[in-house]
Amino acid sequence: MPRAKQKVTSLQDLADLAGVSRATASRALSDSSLISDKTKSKIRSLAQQHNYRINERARDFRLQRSRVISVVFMLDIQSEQHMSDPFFLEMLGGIADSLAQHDYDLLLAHAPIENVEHLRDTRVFRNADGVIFIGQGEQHKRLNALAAQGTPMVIWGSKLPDKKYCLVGGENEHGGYLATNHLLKLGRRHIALCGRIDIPEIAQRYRGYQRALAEFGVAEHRDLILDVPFDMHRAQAVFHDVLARRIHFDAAVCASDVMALSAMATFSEAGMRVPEDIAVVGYDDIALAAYSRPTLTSVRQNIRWAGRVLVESVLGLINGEQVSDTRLASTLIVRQSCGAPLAPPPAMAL
Amino acid sequence: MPRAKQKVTSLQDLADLAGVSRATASRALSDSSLISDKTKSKIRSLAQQHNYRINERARDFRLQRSRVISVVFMLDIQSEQHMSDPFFLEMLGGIADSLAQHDYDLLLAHAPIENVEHLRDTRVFRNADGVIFIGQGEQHKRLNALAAQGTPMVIWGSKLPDKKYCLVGGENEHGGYLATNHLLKLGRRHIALCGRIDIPEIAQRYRGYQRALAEFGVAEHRDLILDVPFDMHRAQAVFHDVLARRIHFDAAVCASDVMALSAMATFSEAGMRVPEDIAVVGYDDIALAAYSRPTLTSVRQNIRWAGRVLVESVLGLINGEQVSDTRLASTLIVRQSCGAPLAPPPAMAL
DNA sequence: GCGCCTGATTAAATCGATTGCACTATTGAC
DNA sequence: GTCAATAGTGCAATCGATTTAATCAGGCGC
Repeated sequence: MPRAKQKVTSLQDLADLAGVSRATASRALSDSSLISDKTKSKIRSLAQQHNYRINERARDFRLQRSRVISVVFMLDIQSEQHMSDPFFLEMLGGIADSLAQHDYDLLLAHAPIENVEHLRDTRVFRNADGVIFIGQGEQHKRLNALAAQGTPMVIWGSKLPDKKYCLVGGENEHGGYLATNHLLKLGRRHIALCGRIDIPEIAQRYRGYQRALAEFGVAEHRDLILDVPFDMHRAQAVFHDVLARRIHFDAAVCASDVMALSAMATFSEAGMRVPEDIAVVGYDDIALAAYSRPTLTSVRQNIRWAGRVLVESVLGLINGEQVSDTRLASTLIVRQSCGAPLAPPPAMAL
Repeated sequence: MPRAKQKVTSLQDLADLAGVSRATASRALSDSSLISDKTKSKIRSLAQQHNYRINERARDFRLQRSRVISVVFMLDIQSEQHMSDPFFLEMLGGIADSLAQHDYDLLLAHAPIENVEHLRDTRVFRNADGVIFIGQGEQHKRLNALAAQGTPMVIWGSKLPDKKYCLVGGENEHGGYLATNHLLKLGRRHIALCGRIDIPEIAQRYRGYQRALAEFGVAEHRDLILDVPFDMHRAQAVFHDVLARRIHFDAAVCASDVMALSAMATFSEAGMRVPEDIAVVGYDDIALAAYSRPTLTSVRQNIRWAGRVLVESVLGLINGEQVSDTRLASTLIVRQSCGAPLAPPPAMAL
């Protein structure tokens, strides 16, 4: 160690130190077969000694890539689903884990979006190798236009006519069927469907709902298709209103667990018993669902797995593979079947 | 439009089109005073016509910045708090909103971390202009070492001796006091404190807890300091165990709302009435807290505001400002005071 | 006509890497 | 001894911008 160590920041510094050219240093570090073993090990050990790490930004810039995937949460004004829904966190966690495994980073965009096409000129697109959208919102056509640009992108949502983008989604029709069938089997005949059926995914669940009703020979009542937003507080207002209008129903299929919890709270506050008077089924099976009292029955989507599939799809597109759409199974989680012998509700235990 | 438009991707293309040099084009777009108005407007309109947008990655690379802030969730093994806690989402949302306003992007890192110092050589640090840590975990010293490196970083946590980093945190001592005082005023005298007091923030709340007890002349019982992890399922196991050991208590101060919900579920399942037999107070006031039955009393931290403060602090550091620590007020949210005249619990309403 | 000043523009270096191609030894075949 | 093949390195262009310092043109005074 003859000379004082001074900061080795660039490949050039390292090359000078080793007495070779920048090109050789670069190749040595990337283990190119063009470089002799002797040179490689010399350069490598020098790098180690001087605590040199390659500048990934410079490399990525040169290679015209970023190793970043953007995740866009489609919180549009219509659907009013908020980031605070645990569903999103679970999804985000799944995506983040999976990206980390592939040595990619995650850029988060969650601003409410009126026009996704504007994203094209933001860092969300320019600075990422690919984009994952959570939800289609009302932007189907614009998503098509974006996809036509060629940036690898994958969307969590449901299949729509003329779709030109790569899609991953849950089996919403089946999920809607499961929830409704469950309630029918428990003897319920006046089952409300709560959600926005103009959202594609909910529309599909609606079809499952209809199918289940048909199987039991139960007629559908338009009054029972309730236009409930995802947002908890607004949902509660709608539920209040529904009760005030004295619409008769003995069960509710909700579009999310948060919505279901909101429904349960509203109903029981109004003096109705859950599930005796009104049985409620949620969707997503978020972790908290198991801790509500009474515990919530829910249709589970394996959200973390969904995150993984989304990531693998978008990375596949980046690598130029042919990636096909994926549908993930839904299963019904019955934590406490309504109508079955229950532990008595807490306050009755006296 | 004499010639067919062909893709204008770089500044060079634009300059060629305008018959000027790259330098002039660059300056024209950045509105430099060195360029004549005539030239400026010519170049600008050409850019518009050809739909040219500057390549931000190249610019950021040249300027040695990234306009990205990394957010690191310190989920270490000790504390077992999971991403799925809505607290995190709310915090993340606050940070993301605020960053968007300042035209910064958010890079998410959430892997469990045994040694934060390793982050120094990852894109989390190398690719960001600044870093926000959520929680200190057990890594106080290592955070100090990281901060010494000079990268702007701000941490959400609590004040520790020898702290060398910039800190934003809640008033934990006061929060712990509020929760305990509330229960004492309701006549409770056997108040459990649930959490990990080796986590700095919880330790501070513990001090508030002690102060409140002292004010009421109530002796502290070591048995009532319960070592409960943040993770819902493990928390439930601990609560079960506590009940099995027949430890007597009539109230619980919990370290998070999720923990409180888990406690409520466990207690009522065991046949105890909440809040009559055991009153529970949570922490954070997450949105769902209002929808549990009975509704949860909670100490609110204004998490979204905290996110904003974190962002403004780190941006301040980036701009070379002197940034001081910040403490955010806690307030107690009593949605349904325990012991006060209650709407009768749902199932009793018959 | 010369020199000087000013305002507008450009040439070239720079950020930190990768990589195609050219170049130099060394070796082996004949 | 000559030539070809091969292994190992280096030169220089490139990614797309910013910015310092140099250049150029025009106007003005004398």
